Amino acid sequence: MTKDLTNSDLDRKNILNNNIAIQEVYQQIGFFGFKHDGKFRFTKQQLAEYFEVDIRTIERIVENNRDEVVESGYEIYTGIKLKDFKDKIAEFVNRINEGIYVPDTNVGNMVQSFENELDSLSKTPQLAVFTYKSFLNVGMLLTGSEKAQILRSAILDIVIDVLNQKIGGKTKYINQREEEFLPSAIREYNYRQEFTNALDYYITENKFKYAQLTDKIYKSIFKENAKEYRQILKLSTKESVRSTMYSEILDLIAGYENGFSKYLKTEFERLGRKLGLSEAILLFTNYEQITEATLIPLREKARSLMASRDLAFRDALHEKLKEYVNEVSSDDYDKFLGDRSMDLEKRLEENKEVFKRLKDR
DNA sequence: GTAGCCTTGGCCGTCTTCCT
DNA sequence: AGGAAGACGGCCAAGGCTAC
Repeated sequence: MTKDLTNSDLDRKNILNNNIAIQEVYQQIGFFGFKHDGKFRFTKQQLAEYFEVDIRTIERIVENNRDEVVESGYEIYTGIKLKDFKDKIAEFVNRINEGIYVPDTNVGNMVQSFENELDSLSKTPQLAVFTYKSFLNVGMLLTGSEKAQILRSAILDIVIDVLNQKIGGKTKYINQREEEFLPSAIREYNYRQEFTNALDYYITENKFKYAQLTDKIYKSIFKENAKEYRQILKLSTKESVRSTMYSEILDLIAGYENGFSKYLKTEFERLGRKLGLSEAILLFTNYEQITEATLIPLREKARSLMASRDLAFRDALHEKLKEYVNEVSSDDYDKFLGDRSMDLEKRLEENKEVFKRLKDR
């Protein structure tokens, strides 16, 4: 079976979590509902009409995907909440009928359908209410409806467009777009120096020692060595591996580099001589074991972030981290695509003064 | 071609909630 | 307490698609 929105909850969540793309979908798809409590709200009847399916079909989608639909905003209104909702609609419809407020056609149709329901609505003790997100969610799950298919393909187009617009189609350095990247990269750079210094001082001369121990760290954190990572992200030999890494990974690498440097130093002092490369590699395995308990949670998180983001943003699958692939959080979409995100170059420009100060220290 | 599967539509009974 | 209406889920038949 080919993977598409109707059968991949991961892809659905990745789209629904992408607030930047969803904003664009609002604009382009339309279908504005009645805004209540800060969100557009729709009834089951309205969804059925939009998708041109029976109410029972909408109900079945909800029935079979309850958790997901609830997460995207589906709700049952009862009691005071429902009363409030009904009052607001009645008021809204009245204002339009009195000509105080003139809606555009989109909203006009919506009002009409609310008005049609107003009679029965006034008596009902409970009402299923969808948000815009849960409306899209239902659209992603409806396999039969032609309208839903059109909606799905429109959503996908928009999601791709937004990604292209925001990062000009270049996802290679999307990791650099979040605020945390720069401080992490700087911190890591410093620890990297300590690390290479330590390898200089405490390990006998060997031109492979840097590469081998660096790969040890990479493998420990995300199971791939630099070469494998390079292949998966399609990096040329000139491009720096670290410049493509997310801040969380860089932080963790810095932790390893710092920790192992100290550990290596202690061993050097205990022995009173430099270590050979194979000794150092054994020592690293040892270091991995004694720090394992502390590092496992961080490592698990790093793997999950890296595997999930690379699949969603870079269309790159880390085969060895397959079981760590999860949805990308809406917070992540904001971080990498939203207002807080920025080209590294631009961020450097904005932080010029800060860097000047740092440099002068 | 057709058997089998999935989705949908339609019907129904039960549950929930609130109003009179 | 009784009634009214939507929510919910079971059931079955029709239609469409797929694999053999």
